[in-house]
Amino acid sequence: MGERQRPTIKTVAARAGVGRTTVSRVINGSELVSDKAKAAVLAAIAELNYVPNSVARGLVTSKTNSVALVIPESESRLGSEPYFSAVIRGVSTVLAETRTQLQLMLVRDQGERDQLTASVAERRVDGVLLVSVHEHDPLPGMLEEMGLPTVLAGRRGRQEPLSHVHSDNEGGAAAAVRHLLDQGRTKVATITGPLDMDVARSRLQGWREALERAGLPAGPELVARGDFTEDGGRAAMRSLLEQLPDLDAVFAASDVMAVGALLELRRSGRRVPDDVAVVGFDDSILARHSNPPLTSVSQPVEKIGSTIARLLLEEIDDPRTPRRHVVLPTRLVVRESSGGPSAD
Amino acid sequence: MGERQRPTIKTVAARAGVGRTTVSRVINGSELVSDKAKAAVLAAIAELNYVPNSVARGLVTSKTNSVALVIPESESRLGSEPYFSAVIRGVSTVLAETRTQLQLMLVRDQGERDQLTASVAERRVDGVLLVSVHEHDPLPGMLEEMGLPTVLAGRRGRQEPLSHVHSDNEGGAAAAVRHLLDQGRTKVATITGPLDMDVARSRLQGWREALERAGLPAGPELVARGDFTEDGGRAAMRSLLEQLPDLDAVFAASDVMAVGALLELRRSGRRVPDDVAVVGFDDSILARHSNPPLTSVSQPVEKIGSTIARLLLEEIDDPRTPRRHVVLPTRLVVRESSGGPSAD
DNA sequence: CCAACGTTTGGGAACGTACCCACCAGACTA
DNA sequence: TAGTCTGGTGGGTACGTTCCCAAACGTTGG
Repeated sequence: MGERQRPTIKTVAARAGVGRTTVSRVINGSELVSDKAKAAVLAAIAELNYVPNSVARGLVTSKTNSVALVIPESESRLGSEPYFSAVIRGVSTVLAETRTQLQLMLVRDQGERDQLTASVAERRVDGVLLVSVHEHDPLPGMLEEMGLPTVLAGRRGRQEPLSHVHSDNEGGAAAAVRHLLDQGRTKVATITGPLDMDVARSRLQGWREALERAGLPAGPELVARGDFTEDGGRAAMRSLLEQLPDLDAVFAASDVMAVGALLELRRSGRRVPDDVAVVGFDDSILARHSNPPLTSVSQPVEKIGSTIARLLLEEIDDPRTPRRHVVLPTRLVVRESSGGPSAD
Repeated sequence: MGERQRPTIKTVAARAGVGRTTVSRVINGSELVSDKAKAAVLAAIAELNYVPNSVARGLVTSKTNSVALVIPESESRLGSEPYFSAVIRGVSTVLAETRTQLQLMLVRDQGERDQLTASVAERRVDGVLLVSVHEHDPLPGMLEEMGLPTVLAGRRGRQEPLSHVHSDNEGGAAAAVRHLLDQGRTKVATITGPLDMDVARSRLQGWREALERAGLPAGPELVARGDFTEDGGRAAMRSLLEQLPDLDAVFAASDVMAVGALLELRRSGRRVPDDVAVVGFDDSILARHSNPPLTSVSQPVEKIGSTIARLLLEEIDDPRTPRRHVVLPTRLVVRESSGGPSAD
């Protein structure tokens, strides 16, 4: 199949009648090349259909022009959670602008985790984006120690030395609860995410604060722990109903858990929002189409993705860039499930 | 920061008191090494915390151990379509087993398309997975010409020379329509995807066949073209209702379009399923939670992902592997929207 | 006309690995 | 005892690029 050998920089140099270095300079846009030589090289490149070998280049420059996006997926949430897709989209948009490759790494078990650290140690990437970190995840610390640029979507805890981006989870949750109180609800329970994640703790904290500020109880009997899955939300709702048959509102820390809660409420014979009002978090596509449509806290997920990517590129570009953290605003989208006037 | 120079194979050789080649042999699992030398090398590797440089290795072997997953995203469907997430998950599972990296490439516009072909030409990947191809997409042909192993999820047309995997779209669609007919419906319209995609054409064909086999009309007035988006589904539904106010069933070629249709039906005052029955395709998380819950054709999306990955790895391993195509079965999941006995 | 200078150029490293091949020691054969 | 294997070993080279440096080339000013 006329599959000739791929041309190298040497072939091009010979064809253009110049040295290797000159070709290299043209490729990399150096100014120190005469117009004549430049033209000759460009012509040769076009004729030979030459494309630089990025692996060879990477060997000498020790840059790979690619970053890793790490998504832990033990709970197989990718798929049900549109969150990850949106983050990917945001990341991808920014990376495309700078011709940076995106390595996607789904980490399910310990084996894949080991592979990941090995891959990172091999310096196959210039930096790492970490999504959905847990409190005691060893990975961020390892990356920090290795001196590899790293940016988190979310954070391990309130003191997060690494650069990170997250939305105003506490404020969003508080707004959700205030909205429920405004509708006249007084027994507002909550379904949390896994409490070893800051997102989950922050949303719980927002719920608590809003209640306390209103002088209402926020005791542990109003809290059920979920795991950001539909089944988890369903189970949490069931346990809440057993403990507090007379609750009149629930704030779920994610839409997926909220729709699980909706199913359980219906099963138990409650009407939403008449008997129990429900608010979720994420404002995903699910919220618009659930029955009833779900009031939810909207967060700019795609923007989180683009922001972490941008921060990472800057740190790769200049490793002395100080670590930063960015908080993005949330917005409450009211629909039928909370009994307020619908936005749709 | 005690950030010493990374150890190379040479450092290890010196430390272990052997030659470079012996170290290389140990790393690559050659048998021709004495136990003593092997032990010494292994010890040195552990002490120095040595990790082979995959870029250097790639330069000499001209293998990158990574494949590209290309997702065209002009319609910004990633995010709303859980389809892509599931494919990613399936692909990732298989790749992890063989320590192959996954490069994710979202292609939105011509610029990104050019970047992609350049990146592929640079041989930064050993093979390419192509998802959601359109009929006249030049990319598959280019890849074929370059001799780069390529596997498609979906196909360009009935004659697809490249290896590909898809679900039984025609059969699934036909089953959906037969189910509607079983419920006593007689005016069954359809909302198609973009007809330059084989998935869309096949599902349309399945709809047509089932109707004709039942001796029912399947004329163009029963067909509205969508684009796999919610808004597209909504618009298509509207135009169908204008043309045929008395239709009593709709088969939409995707769940996302189906929920758009549901919104439009409600807006027009129709009850689902009493006045109009609706069936979707994909059986995504949306289907379970829409109002009413959506009868839908389930396809094994994650399996599509794992299958294309497996086929690709085999072609990379041995390029003389004959091209194959795999068809995976679908299954109808009945819920309320079609008026049949619900499965939930 | 020559020295000094700036511009342009190209050859020789080096990056870290895999593979070819030549070599060595010891065991085994004749 | 000499000759032939055979399992182990390591040095040289190549992969395709970038970068350092020195050389070649005008050009300018004294």
